[in-house]
Amino acid sequence: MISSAPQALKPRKRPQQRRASATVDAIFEATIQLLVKDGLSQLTTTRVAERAGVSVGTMYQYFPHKQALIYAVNERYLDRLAERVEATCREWQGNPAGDMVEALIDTYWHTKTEKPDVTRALYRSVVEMDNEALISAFAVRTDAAITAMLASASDNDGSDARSNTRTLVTVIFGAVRNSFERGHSGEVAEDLRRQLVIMCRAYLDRHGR
Amino acid sequence: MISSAPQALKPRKRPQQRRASATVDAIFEATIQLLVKDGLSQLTTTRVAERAGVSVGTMYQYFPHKQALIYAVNERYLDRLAERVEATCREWQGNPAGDMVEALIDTYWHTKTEKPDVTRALYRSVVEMDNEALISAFAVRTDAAITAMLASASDNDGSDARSNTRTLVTVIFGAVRNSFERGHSGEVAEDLRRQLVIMCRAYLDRHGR
DNA sequence: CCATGATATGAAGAATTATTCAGTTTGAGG
DNA sequence: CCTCAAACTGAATAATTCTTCATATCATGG
Repeated sequence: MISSAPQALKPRKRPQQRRASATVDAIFEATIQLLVKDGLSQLTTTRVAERAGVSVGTMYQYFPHKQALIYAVNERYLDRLAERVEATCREWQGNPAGDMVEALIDTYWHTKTEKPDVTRALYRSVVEMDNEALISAFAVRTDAAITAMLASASDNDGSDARSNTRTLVTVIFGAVRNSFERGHSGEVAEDLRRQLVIMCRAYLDRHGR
Repeated sequence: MISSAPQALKPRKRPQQRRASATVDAIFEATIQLLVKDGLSQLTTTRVAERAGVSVGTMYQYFPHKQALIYAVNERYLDRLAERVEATCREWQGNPAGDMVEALIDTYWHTKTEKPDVTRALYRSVVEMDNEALISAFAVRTDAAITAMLASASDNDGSDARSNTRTLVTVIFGAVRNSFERGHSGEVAEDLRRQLVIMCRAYLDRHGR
């Protein structure tokens, strides 16, 4: 997935030599660390450069401004998330819908809770930077993957596919995120995950469709 | 519900005379308008004062800093939301759980979509200001109200009340918010609302509990 | 109608921070 | 080893914005 950021947010140039690649990586890493530690409002270009071990000028060679830097960091992050969801969807093609849903919940749950502070910090920065377009792009990709997966379900009866898929997607992504933001963990989180699976299965198995 | 903000975010003083009340109201209103129009990053104390028709100094008589102002605006807003959820919960005491859930979904859906831009703008400002404690407080209040309501359900079989309630709350609030953020509206939103009700009812009616 | 505390004013001060650019260093290919 | 473009440097600039405070006006109860 190639960066197709809006003109104003595009990187200035891509690194060509090896040391330049290392520089850009260091800048990304420093940015994430600072977002986690102090949040966007405390993140200054000088501090990013400092922590990355380069000078401000260097940062400005690759990113025309702070906004573009944050955008790039989040684009890379969400890209990787989307890839994982797509992989799960490919993997479960042709299985019963209930199992698909369970796998999807597990995958998404994992991506959120693996590095909770990074998840939180980056999400927050997206909101602050008004970059929700990145989240939409993520949703478009995952929606497509999930729709394709569910269409291939061995027990697919073909009725109301659009509505059912939309409902499942909205509920699963919404509930997992909400659970995450409520700080559920351990026993509680595990129970909720199970209950969510039960609920989705009950929805799929309902009679009065 | 009296303001019990952390020391650092408390208003400097409450208005005593009538004209002071009007001033504070104007400041609140101006703040919300600016948040909706330009977002927090463009909101300066000068602009708030300007739009409220007072001078900066006046604003600083009531709020020690910008942070406290935003905090107060959101506190007032979430307070009102919580009251509406609590009202619904009181109203449906003793009914069947399925109907309660439906009523809850309707109420929450309404509060979100009534003034979508205000909802979005204020939520965003909470995130940017790192005031998630306000959202927790909101959750604590609504959780308590919903727990009490469900405990009174005419068809309550008493099993796993804690887990069931937590699941329903997390799913409903999460899904409604996610639907809202995805920009669902019209037909699509209405269908999703119905499906969400169906899903929750299916969960409540499931056999293998 | 007067005294006093409440309320309002807004120019000035202090601090922070994004961004540039003229100049230096590095590395890869010939 | 030489050349040239790529990469890097960081002090200086320019702009923005929060917050204060000395001063002025208002409203209310005695």
